[in-house]
Amino acid sequence: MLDLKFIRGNPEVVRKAIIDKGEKADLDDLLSLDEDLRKTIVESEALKNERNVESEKIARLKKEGANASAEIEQMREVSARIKEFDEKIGGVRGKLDAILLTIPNVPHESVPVGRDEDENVVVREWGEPSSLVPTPVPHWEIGETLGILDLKAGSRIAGSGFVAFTGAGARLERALIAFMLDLHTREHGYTEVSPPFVADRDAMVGTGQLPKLENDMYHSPEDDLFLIPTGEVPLTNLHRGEILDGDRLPLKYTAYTPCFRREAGSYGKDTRGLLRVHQFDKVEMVKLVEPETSYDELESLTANAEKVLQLLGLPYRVKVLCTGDLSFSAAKCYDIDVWSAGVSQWLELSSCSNFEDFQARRAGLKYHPVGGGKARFVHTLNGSGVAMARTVVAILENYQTETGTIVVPEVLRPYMDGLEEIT
RNA sequence: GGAGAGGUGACUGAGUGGUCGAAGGUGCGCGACUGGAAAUCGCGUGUAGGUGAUGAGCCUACCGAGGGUUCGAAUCCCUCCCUCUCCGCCA
Repeated sequence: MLDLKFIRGNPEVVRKAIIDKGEKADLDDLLSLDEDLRKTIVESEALKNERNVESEKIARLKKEGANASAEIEQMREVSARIKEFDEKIGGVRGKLDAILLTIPNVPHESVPVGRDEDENVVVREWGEPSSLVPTPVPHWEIGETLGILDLKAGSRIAGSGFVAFTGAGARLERALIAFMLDLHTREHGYTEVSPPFVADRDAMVGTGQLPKLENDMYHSPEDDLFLIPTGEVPLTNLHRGEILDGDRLPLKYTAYTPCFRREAGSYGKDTRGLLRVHQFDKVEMVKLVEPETSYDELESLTANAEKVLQLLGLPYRVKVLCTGDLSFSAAKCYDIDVWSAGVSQWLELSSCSNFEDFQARRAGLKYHPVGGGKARFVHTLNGSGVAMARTVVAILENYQTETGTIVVPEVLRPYMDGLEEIT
């Protein structure tokens, strides 16, 4: 959520952001509601002031044993009017807040303006798109052949879009999780967290999934809880509503979580095998930092995610997203695509974003600057470090051998009892 | 799930209808004292909104959240949430 004062002072900046991001938001309604609200507040507060002053007078009169019934009668009326004003204020504020939640974050000045994903800009590439064999088969074929991926069983249990890993496949999944967590905690200075995999409505609003993505999440109506679509939700909400001591910053958290996505409306696109599934594992990284450092922290966050792919020997490219492809809450975002030889595609498997104070304002994340001063909002960042399912795709497709086996990337072997090849 | 206790500012802890945004203490900041420090003393120290010049000042709101009663609520009533203790159930 943006600062209302900022919107009031910079309506054209916000209007441009809404257009550039391809969002819809009633900015003009918001501004007129804001004006209406402030006018009403002034009237209401004047009456409240009167009530407070008179109440003191009544208290004094009563203490002296005098009769105050005339004043009380008068205040009865004032209170009734205050109630009317407050009801109006509540109504206007409700509408205003609803619109405010639909106003997207303003893209950073370094973000290219563009309509959609075709206008994202590749900023660097690493490794050569390659494979051990000339024409590797897609992961769903070799996965089933080797008996490590059971798509049928997954859909038998929970419907299409759910998968089961078996044997060495499950072991590979677990190895990847452990490898990534170890890397981020040992080498990159993150604190490991094992959070809840469900979150409540406030948490979802805090990170910006709500109100926009309600239909994309699994929801338990009895408890009004959502299955998390990303580890970003619990990690960013760890300190919701707190004012942190400045000397604790930057806070860097990493967590393994499954991610649940209904993927409503995305039928038919990249749906085979593991490319788009309703549940996948991910290791997430989240940072809470001082505003001045957040763009440097974005670079190092992205580098932390890239390191995973470098160590796995998977070729990738890093794109800076254009305004039209940038998510609602983000000010700037790098996507990392891995090359997968079997499907001959770049697969998005990490997004590293700086939200500036957009999430922090929603979630009430502040800090006391070291050396005093007013509490300020932190900047929040998050990045996948990285998404498991598509990493598995890339490993199965890029590491195929002539004999139909899969070479296990060296860094994973210690996590798989030294296994060098999946046969 | 049942019974009970409780949720007050960075922390601790008073406060059961009126001058309480909230005593006292701790912590923190500034100053005095000191060669320096400790101790001591003095002053200050929440958040948000409105109004004003993004100043001073003034006003309003906030004592878990939301409603209600009342001229007036941290204080009374209702609903919900959370924490603790005991019982039950269960991985």
